[in-house]
Amino acid sequence: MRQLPMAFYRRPVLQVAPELLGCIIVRTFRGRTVSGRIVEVEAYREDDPASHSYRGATARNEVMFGPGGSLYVYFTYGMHFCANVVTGVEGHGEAALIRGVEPLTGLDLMASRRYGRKRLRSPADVLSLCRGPARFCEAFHLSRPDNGIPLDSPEIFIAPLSTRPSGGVARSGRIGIRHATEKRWRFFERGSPWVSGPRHLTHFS
DNA sequence: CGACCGATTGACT
DNA sequence: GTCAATCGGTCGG
Repeated sequence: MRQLPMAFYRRPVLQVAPELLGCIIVRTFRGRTVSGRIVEVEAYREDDPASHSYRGATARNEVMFGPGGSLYVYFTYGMHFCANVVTGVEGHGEAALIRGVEPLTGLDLMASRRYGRKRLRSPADVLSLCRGPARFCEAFHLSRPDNGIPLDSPEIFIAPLSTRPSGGVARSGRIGIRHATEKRWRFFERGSPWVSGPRHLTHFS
């Protein structure tokens, strides 16, 4: 499967983030593969009070300051992981948070990671497999060891968009932040059931 | 050090 | 709608 070239990521995050919509993210762990279509992302930038990179590089966020094309995975709320596509050139602390993915292959494996032995019980369970940044990480088995992994590795890569977002690309304010709430840096496929957040923000823009 | 709190989720009124 | 869970990053003293 064709992969996005590293040059794709090494551009400004506000350019890269919307272009990630419709792309396929493929994850292989211990020989088992899951994949899905990216439908929702948020941009974070160094001059942005809501961004982890706002106060400069630290041990935690240093991956954000590296060259675009790797994964920034962080631990939050004492129990969840979130994954970002690092963008821009070396020295710019920016990344796109993956917030929503439409599952394509490996749904059984995703379900066992998300729900354990219970697996899939209802249509609502399928909808929640990787809707939301922490749910996506759980379904794709992304956590601490995956911080900094290059996005052209066999373990994880992103392929160019399969189908263009059918409802078009919409944008809104970002979810769950306290600062810079006026910035409309959340990009999503309008109308997609795999997009997270309150419903009035899934058709907005 | 100690205190605060988060780019979230799931359970529950 | 409300709220607790749970812990490491960050900052002030």
